[in-house]
Amino acid sequence: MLTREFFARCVHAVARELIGVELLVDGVGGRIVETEAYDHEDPAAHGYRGRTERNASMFGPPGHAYVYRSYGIHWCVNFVCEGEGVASAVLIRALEPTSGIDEMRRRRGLDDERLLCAGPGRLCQALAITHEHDGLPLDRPPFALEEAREEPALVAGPRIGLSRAVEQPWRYGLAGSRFLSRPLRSA
DNA sequence: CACAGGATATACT
DNA sequence: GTATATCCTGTGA
Repeated sequence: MLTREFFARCVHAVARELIGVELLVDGVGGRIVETEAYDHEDPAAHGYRGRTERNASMFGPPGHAYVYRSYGIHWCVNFVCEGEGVASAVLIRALEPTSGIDEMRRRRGLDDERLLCAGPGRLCQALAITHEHDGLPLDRPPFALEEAREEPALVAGPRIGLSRAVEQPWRYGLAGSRFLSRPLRSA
């Protein structure tokens, strides 16, 4: 189980080390294969311009969830890092399904295992993550995080869907995974 | 490939 | 107040 201390560090280190970690919500989930880092000095980060009602939990203690609504439709989940009052977080972008796959299929209304969690909005739907999970601690139910058994092979690349700070290679993925939201080439 | 869908935030008038 | 952009996905050309 990952502790609060794991998250109370540089957001880029946490984003890399989360690859291969198993994330379960009420027993449903899989291995994290894709993340993106957003530090407090990043103009693309929600917390960059200060605290608002929506991003309040990004300013809370590390080791907690920050869930926000994206494009008015989808939910996206982040893990808060570094320290309280420092708005940095890791966006969880894709999972390789391992547990509760039939439950995820039912929630997503879709059979294709590759598409169950391949994207931040998709994985929230598959794990039933909503605003009710915003601000919850990650070290107790319904969340469960188990460290990777082996050192995963990492690749890095530019982040997705941004217009600011596009060039920073702060998207991390598991090399060769077919469950990535989009292919990740080079390092 | 294009584009609708529609909450939240910011940048204007 | 209105306009525009956004950490995206499903659908239909």
